[in-house]
Amino acid sequence: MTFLLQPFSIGRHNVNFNLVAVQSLFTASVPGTVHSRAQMSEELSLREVRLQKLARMRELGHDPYKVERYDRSHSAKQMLDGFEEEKRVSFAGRVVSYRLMGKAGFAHLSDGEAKIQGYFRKDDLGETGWELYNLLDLGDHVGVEGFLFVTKTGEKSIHITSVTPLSKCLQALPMGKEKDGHIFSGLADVDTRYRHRHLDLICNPEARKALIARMRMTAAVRRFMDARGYLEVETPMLQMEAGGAAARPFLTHYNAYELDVKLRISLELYLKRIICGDIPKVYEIGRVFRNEGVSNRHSPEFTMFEFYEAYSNLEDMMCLVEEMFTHVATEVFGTTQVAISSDPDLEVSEHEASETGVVLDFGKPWRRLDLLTAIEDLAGVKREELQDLETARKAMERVGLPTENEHNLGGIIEKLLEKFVEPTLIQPTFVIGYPIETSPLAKKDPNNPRMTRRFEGYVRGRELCNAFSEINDPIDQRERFEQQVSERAKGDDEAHPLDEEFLYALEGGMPPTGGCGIGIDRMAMLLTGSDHIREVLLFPTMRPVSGGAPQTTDEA
RNA sequence: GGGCCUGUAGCUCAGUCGGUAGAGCAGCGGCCUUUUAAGCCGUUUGUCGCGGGUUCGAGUCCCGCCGGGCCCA
Repeated sequence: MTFLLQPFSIGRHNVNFNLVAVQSLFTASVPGTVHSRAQMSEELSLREVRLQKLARMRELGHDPYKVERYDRSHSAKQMLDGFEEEKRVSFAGRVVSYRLMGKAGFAHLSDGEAKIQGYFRKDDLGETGWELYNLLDLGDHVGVEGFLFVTKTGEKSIHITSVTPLSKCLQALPMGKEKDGHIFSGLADVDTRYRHRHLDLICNPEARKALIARMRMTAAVRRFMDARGYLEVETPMLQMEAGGAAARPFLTHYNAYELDVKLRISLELYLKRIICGDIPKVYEIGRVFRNEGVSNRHSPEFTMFEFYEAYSNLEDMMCLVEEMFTHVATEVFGTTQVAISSDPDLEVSEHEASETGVVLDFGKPWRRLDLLTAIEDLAGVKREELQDLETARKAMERVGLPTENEHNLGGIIEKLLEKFVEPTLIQPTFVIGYPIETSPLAKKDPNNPRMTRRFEGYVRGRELCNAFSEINDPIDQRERFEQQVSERAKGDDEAHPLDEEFLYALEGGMPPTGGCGIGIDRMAMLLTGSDHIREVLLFPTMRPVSGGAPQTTDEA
């Protein structure tokens, strides 16, 4: 058992010994400073004390690790909601509080969803049961039998008659104490919370709530799509050329074919090839990978949700998005109203603001806004000025934006959108009509060939979805790709590559199709009120702790 | 890449003008048969992120590095 020996001689001294022990299960060695002898003996003692308690449990014939199952008659929530005095119950949970008082004592047991108090009395447990209760520590799992009663302070509790240890906790979990909903101490360090998420799930109800809500949200999206006759599909993650979006891919190697491949950056092209195969409604929810920066709203691996429907256009996609948000918000949160905290970057109009912040309403149709009209209204730049590069650059200068990096009209239009329009888009809004240069997969607008039949959905000033009437003219699509290839030749490494397989499928004949992509993580952030994407990812990728060497970033 | 903040006990944090490190919780021992941040008595715990410098003396001041957070490009 090297596991027992390793942890004491390695690890960063400012990391909880127990956390180091967890890491050492997965890492052969963690470079770091050596613990002093005093530190080692101290750290050993807590673990040793608990190991001794474990040994004593075994002596009493109650080896917690030997137990394979435990029958429960109720969950904690069921007992509290349907409380019936004197009712006999069995229950299992983690010890989250412990108060021993002479020959009786209390402990709260949590099954994750809720916790209920147990009352342990020597007279009712017998010598062995009483000793087992005395051997419990915060963090242990225990099965109990007893009957429901109310203490004299009025708390619904279980009067315990039988104790069965189910697991021993060998670490000091950073469990907070709680009174009147206020938690004292606990686990606050965000780095530790993300690296050792199980501790966060145990200790922080709010974090737990947001993460569970996110998973339930994804399930609700699936049910919504399935109910509408969409087929969920799975498409390749490893691709020759990563297409469907403007982003830098991760690179990896396919040994069997001795092939350098890329991780997908979107789902789009494969899903449309399925539409070309006459499956008229498809969706995929899956991880995509963009080898770019990390920020509070960007994770290099994130979950994309895309759906495509034959014989439909972008208006149909808008209706579907509206219905979906109504459905998901209602199913997961029980309401279409989402309260968000105020954000100084947003231009919240007075009628939208309340004392508590802003309430977003997903029960109503989203606002529809023409992109060029919005820019005229909010940036004061006329659409005529945005018809050629020179006048557009002058207009951009006039409104105080730098122009040196702008080489096409599309980029300028999107900059104006970002700067003047986005911050005003608090309530759910569709911005419609995007420039052709930045929309290589969207149909041209028949009324304005420099613009496309594309919309983006915005909520709280942030882009949430992106949709268009898909190009099904293979000649047009080839020209758009060729335009992108020439952008790439000019140095834009995010320009879209030309995908012959995709064009071949289009030439086979794709029906008119509406398609839409939604960032599931951003949707989760929005609906759970999380300010950081890591709050809705169970295991966000973190820089390795042991890495002393400087990390290479994508900029370097 | 730039700016601001930050790293002290297992956890949450304090540490003044530079004088040899503290509280609460957790842990350990004792008392306590309806407590609930249980209480009371006793008690253990630290390379103050790492390295260098100034100083008689550095958790504190200076420089560099590492990690984290927020904002900006």
